Amino acid sequence: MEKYDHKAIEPKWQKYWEKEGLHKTPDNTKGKSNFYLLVEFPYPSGNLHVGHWYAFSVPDILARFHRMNGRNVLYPIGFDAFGLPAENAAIKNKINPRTWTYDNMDYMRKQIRSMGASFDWSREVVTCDPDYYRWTQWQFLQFFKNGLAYRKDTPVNWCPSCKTVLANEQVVDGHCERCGSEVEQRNMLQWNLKITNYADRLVDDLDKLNWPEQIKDSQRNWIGRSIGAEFDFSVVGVKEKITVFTTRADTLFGATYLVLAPEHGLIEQLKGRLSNWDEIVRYIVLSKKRTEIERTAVTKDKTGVELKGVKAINPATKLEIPIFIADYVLAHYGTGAIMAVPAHDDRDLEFAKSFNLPIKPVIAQIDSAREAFPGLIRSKIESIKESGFSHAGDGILINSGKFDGLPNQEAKAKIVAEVGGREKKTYRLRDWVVSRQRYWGVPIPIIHCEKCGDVPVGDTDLPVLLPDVEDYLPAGDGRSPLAKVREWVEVKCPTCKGKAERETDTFDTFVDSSWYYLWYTDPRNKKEFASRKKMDLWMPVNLYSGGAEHTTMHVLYSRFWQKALFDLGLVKDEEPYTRRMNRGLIMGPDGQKMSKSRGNVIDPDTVVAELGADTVRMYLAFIGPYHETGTYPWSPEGISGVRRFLDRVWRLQERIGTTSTEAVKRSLHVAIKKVTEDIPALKFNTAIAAFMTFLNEAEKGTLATAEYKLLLRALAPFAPHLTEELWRTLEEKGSIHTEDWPVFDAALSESATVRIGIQVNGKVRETLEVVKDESEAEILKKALAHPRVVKWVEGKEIIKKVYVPGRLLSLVVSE
RNA sequence: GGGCGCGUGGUGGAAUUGGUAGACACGUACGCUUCAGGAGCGUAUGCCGCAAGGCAUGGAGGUUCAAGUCCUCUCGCGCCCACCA
Repeated sequence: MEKYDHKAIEPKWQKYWEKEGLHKTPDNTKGKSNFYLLVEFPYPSGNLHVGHWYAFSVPDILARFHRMNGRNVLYPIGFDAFGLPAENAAIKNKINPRTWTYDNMDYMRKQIRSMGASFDWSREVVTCDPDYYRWTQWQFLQFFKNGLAYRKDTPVNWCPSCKTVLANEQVVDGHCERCGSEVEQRNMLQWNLKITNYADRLVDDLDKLNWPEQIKDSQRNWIGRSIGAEFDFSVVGVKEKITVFTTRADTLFGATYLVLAPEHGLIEQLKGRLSNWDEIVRYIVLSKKRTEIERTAVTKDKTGVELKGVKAINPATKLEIPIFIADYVLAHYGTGAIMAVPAHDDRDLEFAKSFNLPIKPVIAQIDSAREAFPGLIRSKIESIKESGFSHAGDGILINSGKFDGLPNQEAKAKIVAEVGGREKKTYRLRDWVVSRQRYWGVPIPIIHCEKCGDVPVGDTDLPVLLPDVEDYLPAGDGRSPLAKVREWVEVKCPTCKGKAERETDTFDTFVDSSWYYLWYTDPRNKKEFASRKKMDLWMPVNLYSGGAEHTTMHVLYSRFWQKALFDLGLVKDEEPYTRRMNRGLIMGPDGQKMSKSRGNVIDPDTVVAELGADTVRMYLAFIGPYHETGTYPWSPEGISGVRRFLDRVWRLQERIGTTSTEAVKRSLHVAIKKVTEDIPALKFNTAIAAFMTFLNEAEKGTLATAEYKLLLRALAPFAPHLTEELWRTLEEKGSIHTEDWPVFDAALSESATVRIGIQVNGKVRETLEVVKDESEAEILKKALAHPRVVKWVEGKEIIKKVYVPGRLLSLVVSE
């Protein structure tokens, strides 16, 4: 017999499967149920890493399993092909971003094919292809026409020396990554999508999804819905009021000063009354220089300036309190102004300490409240305790006039009602800024006309093609390099035919990826982004596997996108993904994140050349539970163990006899049962362990061809090449991958006997092998006859016994 | 600071969801084999102990006949977010 030679086997069958079109997904699903398995498509970075293998080759097991179980499986792949790195490469290496991207994709396609994954390449999506982005533009225009897209002044990172907008990742410690200049904040008109309109539904609909709670919680926290209240603080001698937002209306009596964001509009209006105007202006200028990153970074020292000459009035206490500006208050959150309660807010406390402001506690913790209110409200305190402290600072109100003695959560609504506030919901979530001042992205299909305003490009003029340019340097006025292509920019207004200019911004790449899962259902449709019929056939996605880092970005954005399409009547489902899972992370052999600088990078191509794709696939499936977000170090010894397993499966051919021994048969059916249960539960690691257990047994006995074939079929999703080769060696005509999933024999998969643990006073003293449906009385009798049990029971009285059928018998005896 | 999660042998991980802790694999040791290889096969392998037995799931308590699993406190680690009021 020849040796297991993966180098000969793997390319051979990959070519064969391709030629036979084995992985083409038919839309005709007569009598079959559909299964849509989605994996996050890669960015064309240029080289496949182990993480890609983990992301694509392991779910392939599930795809193949469902196919063998008679389901019609959609398992597509493509490229998220627009983005900043291509543009950076263009500037750095004087290479066309398109060339860079398409070359990378060519190379990566070859690498992905080497996995032997059953992707249907005929449905490949490439987001920078005009056939795709035409519909990205079209969908955006539907949103625009329905009031979901708008332009707004938004701060961006600006490098004064490179004269360009910087992405957050290009800002290092507040300096430009490339030239080191200090980064400034600068406002630019940017396109936004109104994801905040959907905030409630994005939170509420999570309840309907069968996702891991962890992922749902992340999204809930990210959206950050909080029910708070607004209060108006009047300013002495002025008719304007300062409206603050708070989630802690219960602490209103403890508000000892107000803080406005430096950008707050009222400041300018108060100019005439302020005695320290110069100081204020200096502070405003200073804080504008600080980037959002700096302002939102951990800084112990709170800075700010008092608005001298004006005072506000706390509507609850009617006392005059000072007003400050400070950059720890953000203009775009809430109302851009806060009431500061130093006694019950850490940030306010810091600030109050540095400015020597009064700190007035208005909530007493439960225990001190007991002393403050002896007897009277004891029952109330108990009821709070029972209902549980939902928040760390919960307690009983003090120093709060007639609200004294109320539990703080209860006091919220009462104070809002009686002091004259307004209940208000707010969200941490902000609208989604979708424009980028970049070349390598989807052109935003809007034309700016002096007369008509922002005019959408007509449907028949889509796609707005991204023009080829030679000079990728930014325009210098903050606009993308597109602004320099005058013949492209200057157009006639579609409405009035007058002089107009194209929008030169391009879309954030998250826009491209917000609907790619729909394209897969009906790729290359020239008339619509996807036909309703085909979308309805496949959507919603049955399982979406991806990385945890996309939980609050891509996954949330695409949920929003789907809902927006739903509201426009364009799709049937309100949610795109029935089930979402986050996989873990493959680390270097040293347990650290793989990185070139650490020198712990595993190159999958090298390992595949050495051990084969089947080994790599199976090792990654074996390394740990796939649906949990742990970190798994790559172990060179560990993977050779998996290779050894496949070698043994190969050599098992030699042992094939005319009959299978009973024990071998049984252990095979036990294994198949286990694997059948584990694959849909994504527990590939224990499924593989079951195969190994079987193999250990099989090598002790003999195996007939029939059983060997059963093994190969069950193993086919894990090691598609090896099993195909062995299958054909057995003179089978068709591909093993068109075979049915093996059905285990229930009678064989279950043992006739069970081992029962005998516990005495909680400790296992003996185990008994008994027939499966042995009676409790018989087991007790046998147990009491065993010397090891007798030793612990002798001369004592059995006070209690608990029998768990098939598991154990627990005896409690007197001392 | 906030949120989420995780701590099980020398290592990666199992554990029917409250029921015999450590499956399977790696590593290690000893042995056997030999077209001497980065090969194959066998046996052993949680810790202490000659044994009987005892101790073990980060630590301390608790509930229970029974706890890795549930509760309380505590220590350590990881990830995400972060001046969000």
